[in-house]
Amino acid sequence: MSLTRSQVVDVAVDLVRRYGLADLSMRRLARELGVAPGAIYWHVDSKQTLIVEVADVLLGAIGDSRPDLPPVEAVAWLASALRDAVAGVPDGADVIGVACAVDPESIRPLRELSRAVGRLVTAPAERDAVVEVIVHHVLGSVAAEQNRRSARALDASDQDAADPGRAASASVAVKSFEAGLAVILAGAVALTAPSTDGSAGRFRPRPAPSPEG
Amino acid sequence: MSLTRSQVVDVAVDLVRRYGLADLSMRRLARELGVAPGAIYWHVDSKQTLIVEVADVLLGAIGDSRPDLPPVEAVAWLASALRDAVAGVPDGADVIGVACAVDPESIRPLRELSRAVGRLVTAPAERDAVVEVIVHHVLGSVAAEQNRRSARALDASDQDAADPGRAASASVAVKSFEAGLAVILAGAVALTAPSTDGSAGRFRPRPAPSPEG
DNA sequence: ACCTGAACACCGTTCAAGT
DNA sequence: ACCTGAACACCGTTCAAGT
Repeated sequence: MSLTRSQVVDVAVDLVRRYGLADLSMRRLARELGVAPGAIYWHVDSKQTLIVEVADVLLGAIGDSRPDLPPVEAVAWLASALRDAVAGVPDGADVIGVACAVDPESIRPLRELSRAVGRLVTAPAERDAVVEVIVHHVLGSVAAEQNRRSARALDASDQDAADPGRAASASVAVKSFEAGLAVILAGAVALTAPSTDGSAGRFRPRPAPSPEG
Repeated sequence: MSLTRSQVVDVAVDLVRRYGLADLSMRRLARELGVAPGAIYWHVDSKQTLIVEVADVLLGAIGDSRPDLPPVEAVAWLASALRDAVAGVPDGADVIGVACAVDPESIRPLRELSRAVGRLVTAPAERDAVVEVIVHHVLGSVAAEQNRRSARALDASDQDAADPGRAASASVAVKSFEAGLAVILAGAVALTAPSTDGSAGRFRPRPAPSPEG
């Protein structure tokens, strides 16, 4: 029987998981499937929509949100789950980045996150702001971590320092991710609770400087 | 006389400013310079290092930090200046993203930002966390904005709605950027001022859920 | 309906050979 | 020292023609 759309997506996911997004090309995908490059375009509109599908599969393992946890912990749980899922696949941040660019609504865990944050920050505009900052932090910090990894991989001339090096730098990345997340959550909490003292309250930025000094 | 490294960089910057990073190819750059593609490689190691140089020029217009302002405002000023500079050039977020990936130390305004944040958050680890969150927010929100723009540009079939549409969506983007920035700054302030009441204080995230439910 | 073959219009990078 | 010509090993996408 013939090639299937889900076969195409599955092999694409496999390719990304093993070699990263940089090594996912329509031609290589076709080679792996044993067909001509053009064949793929019968089942898929473009590489972009394929990547959206791939992103969906990669994030599919993330569980539902946790209404049993208190709001702040629920948000932290979701953000960490998202981070782990994205960090676990090479170029994962790029994959989600493309998917967000093509079709932001398609990312299910982001809708979950929005609902979880909604339990913490009720005003819609502020809720969306918090969600955006969290998502940018997740994708940004994973991208930075994965860039450092591949930079080190290219400097393979130095000692092949085995596993401990990787594990250590991964745990450093997790630590710094959590530190950033703590800042954001503190900000979200501060926004919800109007200051009783003067020191820690809201802040609205003013200036819009022109690039030309 | 012969081609110069700075000529190469200048024309590359021009190409990016006019058509975006997607349309900056070594071959097109060579065409624009009236030389063979190989000629560029005499003056520049690779496309990656060229992009780092381009990023440096694009961010060169950002002024020095503002020690005259109070710490929070100084940070907000720098963050907004960075955002404006990046948002002003097509694919600007991608350019800075690549530059960060290749050589994070090379981005001068980020060093300024680190110093400014240091006036607000003295503990080095927490300062770095705040800087990271701000940078991720700047790049993430500009990337999202620019993706929306180019998505709309491809849907040119609908009414060519002239300038007001663009201006409106740009100002929406600025508003949502500032809302996010406000969250981050509130978090930074909350971290520096240990809570006097119980409601708004530090928060350390706990969990590290496995992707497999 | 589903796929092949072949093309179109591109890439980044290298390198012998020329001046 | 600086550049050309030509190649190597690729891209995404389209589409007539085949089965």
